Amino acid sequence: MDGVSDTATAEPRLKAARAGQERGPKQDRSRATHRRLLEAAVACLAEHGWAGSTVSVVAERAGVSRGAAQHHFPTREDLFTAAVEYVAEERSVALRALFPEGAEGAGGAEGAGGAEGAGNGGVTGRPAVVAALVDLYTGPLFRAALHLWVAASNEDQLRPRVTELEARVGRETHRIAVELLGADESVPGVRETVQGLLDMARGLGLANLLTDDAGRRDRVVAQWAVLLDEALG
Amino acid sequence: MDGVSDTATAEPRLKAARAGQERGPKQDRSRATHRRLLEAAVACLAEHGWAGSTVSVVAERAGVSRGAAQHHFPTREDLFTAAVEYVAEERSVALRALFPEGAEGAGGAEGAGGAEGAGNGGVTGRPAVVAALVDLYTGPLFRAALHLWVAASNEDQLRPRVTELEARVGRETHRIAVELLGADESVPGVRETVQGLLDMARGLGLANLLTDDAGRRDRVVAQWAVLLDEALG
DNA sequence: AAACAAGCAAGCATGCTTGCATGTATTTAT
DNA sequence: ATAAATACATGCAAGCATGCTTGCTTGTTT
Repeated sequence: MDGVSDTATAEPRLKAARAGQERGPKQDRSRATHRRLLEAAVACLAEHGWAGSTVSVVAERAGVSRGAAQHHFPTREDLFTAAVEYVAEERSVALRALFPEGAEGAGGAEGAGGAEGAGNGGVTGRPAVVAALVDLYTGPLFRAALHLWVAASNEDQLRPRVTELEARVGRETHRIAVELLGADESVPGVRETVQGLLDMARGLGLANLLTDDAGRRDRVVAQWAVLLDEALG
Repeated sequence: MDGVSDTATAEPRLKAARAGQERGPKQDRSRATHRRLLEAAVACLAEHGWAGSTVSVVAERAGVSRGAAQHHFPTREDLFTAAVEYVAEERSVALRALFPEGAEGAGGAEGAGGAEGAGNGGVTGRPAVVAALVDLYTGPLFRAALHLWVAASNEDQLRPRVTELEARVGRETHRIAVELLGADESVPGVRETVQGLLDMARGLGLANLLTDDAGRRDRVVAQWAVLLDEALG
């Protein structure tokens, strides 16, 4: 199937054998199935919503049997809490993809400098940055996350995890947005301005859930890019 | 065991009395049950989400039996599509409650029982208007609407109705927002500015779903009220 | 006052989802 | 190569939600 793409530190619950077996599935097929189940879970979440994403549906989409899914994730909660982490990781990847170069590196990049590093290769100019940020909230990943949020708001098992996810990804998004926009957060109001922009992006993504009015979205984005330009100087 | 049920009159009588306390034992009882089911449906939607809002739960909350619910709404779809209309009506009422009763606009419609409005008869000043608009997206009504949207995005039966609802309420919200803000839509960009503001409000309401960070919300609202003031002149 | 219709409550049948148990195949270790 | 363990597939029972049918209470009509 796919190559060895060791991204997730798998935590399958298998007990160490007596003869010094290292933890983790040694078989590539297992990892592939694991990953495929996660991807299928996210895709189903975006397409069929929470209630419609039964383990049977997810397993079928993943191309495996329901028993296989159960083998990897004993309960439904386990499957989707794992999917939560997967979504967070994917969104972070998509986020960092906005960086053509510059400060990157997995996990690190805590540079809170602020007013430097605006002009980059891929995304240049405030309007383009705003458009790129909004685009983050129009794809299937945000769709899945949205379904996850709504479901988590009423599922006690999911809520803490999804809340933590949202906080983490939200912080990262804000940080990257500040950098890309070249905003100086030491100036009063700038932080709230960027936050409001991201909230608007969220709102646009929410509106996009039912009717994909790209025209309206583009106009709003263009106008707010102007307002942002004036606000940030 | 008990063969024929000859002494099963006490319990129904009690329930009937409770139902009768609403209004006079007339044909109005049917309407009362009808309305109570709708309110219960909306409340359950906000509290338990779509999947958690079974007809049993809704009926129990409404204080009627599941059979009664079925009598009024033969199918679950009927119940919640009716709830859709109810939500739209309630949101419109909450919207019109923002009018200080002096501005133009079609229809007076004084509040016949203010829902969860901000409780200010007259909203004066741009910051107050923005805050009032955002407050529209933090209450249980928006919560119910949000669950409805997400559910409708994957339910073929609901989607057209909820889409129509959103369009209608969205237009009304926009119109009222323009009036309250004293914005001149003939000026290019003003329309998109207001739309972006409402999208931001939606985004804030969405974020409010998981974590009710009123402080952050207030700060964002305050900042963007300033920006809006500058943009609208 | 009696008959009729409507609102309402309870029971039953069906379909679906979850979780567990059993069986089979592929892989790893001795 | 044999044996053990893991990965996977299939079958089964329990729980729940929906929809339908039946029976009882309440209100209207003649």
